Formats: sequence, C-alpha cells, structure tokens
Amino acid sequence: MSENLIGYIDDQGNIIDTQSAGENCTATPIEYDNSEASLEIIRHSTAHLMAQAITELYPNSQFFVGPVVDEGFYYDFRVDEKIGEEDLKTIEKKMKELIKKKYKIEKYEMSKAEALEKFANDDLKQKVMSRITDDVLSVYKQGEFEDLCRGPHVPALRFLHNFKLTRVAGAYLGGDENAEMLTRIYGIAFADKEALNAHMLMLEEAKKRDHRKIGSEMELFMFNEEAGAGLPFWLPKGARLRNKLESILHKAHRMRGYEPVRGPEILKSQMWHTSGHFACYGENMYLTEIDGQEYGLKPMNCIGHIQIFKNAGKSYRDLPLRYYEYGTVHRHEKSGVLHGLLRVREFAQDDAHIFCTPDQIKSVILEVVEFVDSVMKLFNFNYTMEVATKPEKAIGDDAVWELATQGIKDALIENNLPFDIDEGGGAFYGPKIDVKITDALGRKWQCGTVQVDFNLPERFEAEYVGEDNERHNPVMIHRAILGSFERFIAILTEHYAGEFPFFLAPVQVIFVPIADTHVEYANKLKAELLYKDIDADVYDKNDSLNKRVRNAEKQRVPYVVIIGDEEVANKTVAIRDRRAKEQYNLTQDEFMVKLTQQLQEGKI
RNA sequence: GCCCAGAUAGCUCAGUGGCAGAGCACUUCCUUGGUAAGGAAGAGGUCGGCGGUUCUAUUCCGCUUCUGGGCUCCA
Repeated sequence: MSENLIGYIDDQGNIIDTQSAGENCTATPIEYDNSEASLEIIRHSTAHLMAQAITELYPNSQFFVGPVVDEGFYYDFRVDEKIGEEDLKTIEKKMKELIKKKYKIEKYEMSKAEALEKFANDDLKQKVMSRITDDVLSVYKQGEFEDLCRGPHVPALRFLHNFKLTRVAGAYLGGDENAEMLTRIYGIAFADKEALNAHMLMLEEAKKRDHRKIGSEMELFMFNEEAGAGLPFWLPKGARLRNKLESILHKAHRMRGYEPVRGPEILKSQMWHTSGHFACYGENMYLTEIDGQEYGLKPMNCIGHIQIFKNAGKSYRDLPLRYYEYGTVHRHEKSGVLHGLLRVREFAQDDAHIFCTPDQIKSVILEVVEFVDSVMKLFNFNYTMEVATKPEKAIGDDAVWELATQGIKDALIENNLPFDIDEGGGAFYGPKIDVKITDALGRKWQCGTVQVDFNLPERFEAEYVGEDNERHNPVMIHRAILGSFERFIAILTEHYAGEFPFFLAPVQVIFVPIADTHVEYANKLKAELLYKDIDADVYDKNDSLNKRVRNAEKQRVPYVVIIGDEEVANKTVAIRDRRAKEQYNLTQDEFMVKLTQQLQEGKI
C-alpha cells in the first residue's frame, strides 16, 4: 500500500476511504494530492480536526454538520462562548498541536438505535440523525474525539498540514431562519503549501478588485449613513460611466425596435392588489399614504408599461410591441443582505416589456436571447442560461404555466441553446430564463432575465384586436439584460478591476500639460473630444509632472496625454497608453481618428 | 431580520478614563518640471448618534444608525 494512499474512487464517483475499503479494494486509488477527490477527503478530515480542537478549547461545544463545500469546508456548532476572528488563530494552533500527536483516524459502525442511544444527550446529533434514513451509522475516532460521520477521511492526522481557517459566522440550524443560530467556522485545506498560498493569493486578488474599494478609489459612488442603508449616490465619475452604459443600451434598444417609455415611481395600492404584487411581494414593498389613499413605491416596472399599452386601442398589427425603461425601483431587502452596489434597496433596471401574440413567443424569446448575447460579448462575459419554473407563491392556472414554460424550452432547444432547469425558481407571474455570467475570476452572477407572463395582461384587461376582429389578451415578456445598472456596474468593476474598456471609462483621456504655456492647447483638444462624446480632463494642478502622471495612472485612465513645447509646436500628442502599456506620439488628427474608432467598439 | 466584528480628520489607519495623532488628500507660497510621489508653511475633529456609570467618557455600559464577514450546499 502506497504511503500516499488516502482512499479510492469507484466508477460512480463514490469516494471510499481506507477505513471502509478493506484489504482488496479494486476501485481506483486516490493519492494524496490536489485532485478533486483527494481534496474532498482532506478537507473533510480537516473539518473534523477543527472540531476536535474546538472540543478541547471549548469543552461544552456541541457539533451539528461539517461538510465540504465549494470554497473549502465548515463546521456548524453550538458553544457558550463568543468566538471571534481572533480565536481562529488559537484554534489553528490547537489543530497543529493535535497533528503532532499522530492520531490515526479510525472508523466503527453501529445501528441507528445504538447511535441514538450513544448520543442521547446531544440534541444536535439527534437532529442530524433524524435526517438520516440509513440503518447502520458510522463513527470516526481520532484520539479521544469521536464524531458521527459518513466519511470519507484520510487514514491519519499526518496528512493534514496545509489549512487555514478563514472566517467565523453565524448560520441558522439547517438554513432555517426561524431556527436557532449556530456558530460556523469556514476553512480551506490543500495537499501542499503552494496550492494553499495560491488560493490565498487569489482571495487577495478578489479583495483588490472589490467594487466597493475601487468604487471609492475611482470616486464612482458612495453611501451615506444619514440617507439610509442600501441607497447609493452616484459621484461624477460613476455617473459618467453609467451614462455611457445607458447611451450604448439606448441605441441598442432603438435598433431592435424598442420604444422608450416611463411610468410613475409611485402608484395607488389598488394597482398592486390587482397585479398580485401585494400578495406575492408585499413584504418587500414601501408603502405610504397620500390624502387618505394608500400608495406603493414600485418594486417593478411592469404595471406602468401595461397602463401605457392600454392607453390606446391596439391591433395585432402593432405586435410585438416593445417598451423599455431604465426603471428605478425600490425593494425592501433585509438589512443584513445589503452589499455595496450588488444588493441595494433602490436601483434602476434596464427593463423592457414586449407585448406579443402567443405564436410570437418563440421568436420574441430568441430575439431577446440574441440581444443578451450581444451585450455579454461586448464585455467578454461567458454566460449560461437557466430555465426557472413555477414557484410556491404564484398566480395563474397550472395549464397556463405549463404552456409558457414549454414555450421557453422549445425556443431554446430548437436553436441548440443549452440551459439548466431551476425547479420552482420562477417569478410569481410566470416562468423565466435567468442569465448567469462568469467574470474574470470565474465567479458567477445572475443578471439578465426573460420572463413569459400570461397572467398580468389578463388581470389588467390589456387587450388587442386580433385578425379575427375579436379582443385578446397579449402575452407579456418581461426582460432585463444587465439586470440593474447598480449590480452590473459592480460586476463590471470587479471583472475589469477598474480598467474599464475605453468606451466606458469615466475619464477616457487626461491631458497633462508640462507647463502653464501648454494648458491652452490641452483645453482646445479637450473641447474637441467632449464634442465627440469622449470624456477628457485637463490635469493642470501645480504638481510635478511625475506626480500628475502617477495620479492619472492610479485613476486607471486609458490615455494619459503629455503636452509640452514639442506637441504644441507640431500639433501632436505624446500618449501613454495604459491599456496597451506603451508610449507613442501621434498627430492631433491621428489621435482624434483613433479615439473615434475606438468609441465604435462600444456599439452593439 | 438573526449571529459575530467594527465606526477616530475628506481617505487609510494609530492611540487614550484626564491637551486628539500620522501618512495621503486639501489651502497658500516657492518650484515650470518630458512620463508613477519636488520643497515649505497652514487649515482641518462634538472620536457615528442618544442615554447611563464617573470628579472626569472618544475610552467603560446600554440603546440606536451605518459598515463589514456570514446565514442552500445535510453525519
């Protein structure tokens, strides 16, 4: 038996540890390394080692579950003492002490009845066992420490070296927010120090890209305690960026046959009763009273668009009719989930509603999917699609739901577009396609969504006159591509680490005049650029040239342009190209042509 | 909402039961410099807010607001 053997993996991908395998196991051996199977065993054992250390440090602690997760492992437990970040080091130290004792990890089995008896005075273990259907349970033992566990584990503690406890948090027992809150400690483990270090480095890189950090460095947005949580303020640089994104999309919508519209921010509550928002979404709505009438701040834009649709009689010849709005909505998100621009209480959706006939659904979905694809390509995002079906809280007949869900699936299948299913994840008024994008660090985000709705048009009696001269309810397709400007800009910021493509950068060009005598020429160039929709600033503060170049670079400006005697005399510019990381000179005209061309890259 | 940790100058952060600190940013002056920090001086704070303990609270205690890490992943 190899020194490095820690388990086996069978044809079905089941991991069998050495304690369970017996003498003549024929499954494929798992060596101690950074393979997926190996890491699963190592991390699970590290979770146990952590539990053992916690037991020694806090003798009255009781353990719930300690699984391996995408980002390492965790253990949930109940403990009288408060455990903070500081205590993680102490626990790590205790873990290292335990390793030195060279315990083997041993396994034994017992019947469920015996186990219930053995852990009779441990209510958390009782809860764990109540969820297990097997008749025979196993216990793993290392030194004095024993834990009910199905494995798999490494053969001995000597395999555990390269781990790090990363954070401590509260977690509801079983994820139920009405249940007791346990303490959870997260950790990560690898087979060697290099992999651990690489992982820690990746976490640091993610931290450097954090949109909250870059957002404040680049002066994109801010929050204000007195104004309230989750209510972002856009600073000039952030507003420039956002305006650029909005303009790109305005044109993209108009080119695809959408009409701009705009509904009110606040509507009488009766509207929300009719729509079903009150019943299905009421707890997230902000309400107020005006002249004895209750009003609700809109959490979605659909109601407004339906009223606009109903404003004048519609014919089947008008369909599909596409309305879009950068609709500002308010949603009462729980205070604990607010997170920078990623989760806020006021945000603007790039929202559109397409009214169509049932037999247009498929083509409308496909045209929206094409739109999504163009936007994702513009920002170099990979993405996947997920079809979400009827949730528990929903309005409308099952038959209608079935029809709409099948319509979505058919459209995707017929065009060979791959998708996953999210059972029960739909909106309360209809099934949907969710678009999940993958950013530069491989993280996934949900942004765009396409929802088919047979319910709201009927509830609001939105109608069109068909070819048969009869009145019909249109089908309504709700869709957003970015999702919201707030979230999407947060993701873009992290995706690009603040190095936005030229067509989005809040400052696209910054002129650095060497001396006062060069400011006039710089201002003239700046005005010309602004006229061409290119944001330029002149940086003529009384600082050294070096310092101004440094500050401009730190602001991640794509083009830093130095203007001195030579440039003024020859009508040229000396460019420091941050994205291409090179320096070169161009004539004034060449420069204008280059930038104008580059602006075209932002067209879709 | 719940658990844990925080909140000190515009920003990043030291510090203390008894005069409030640094660097950067800001203002003024000198410097007019050819590609990542030139020099000097100055100004800037109800130590998040309210209440309590105390001769004295930014510091200790309570509440509150805001921020951060978490709250699907099943022995």
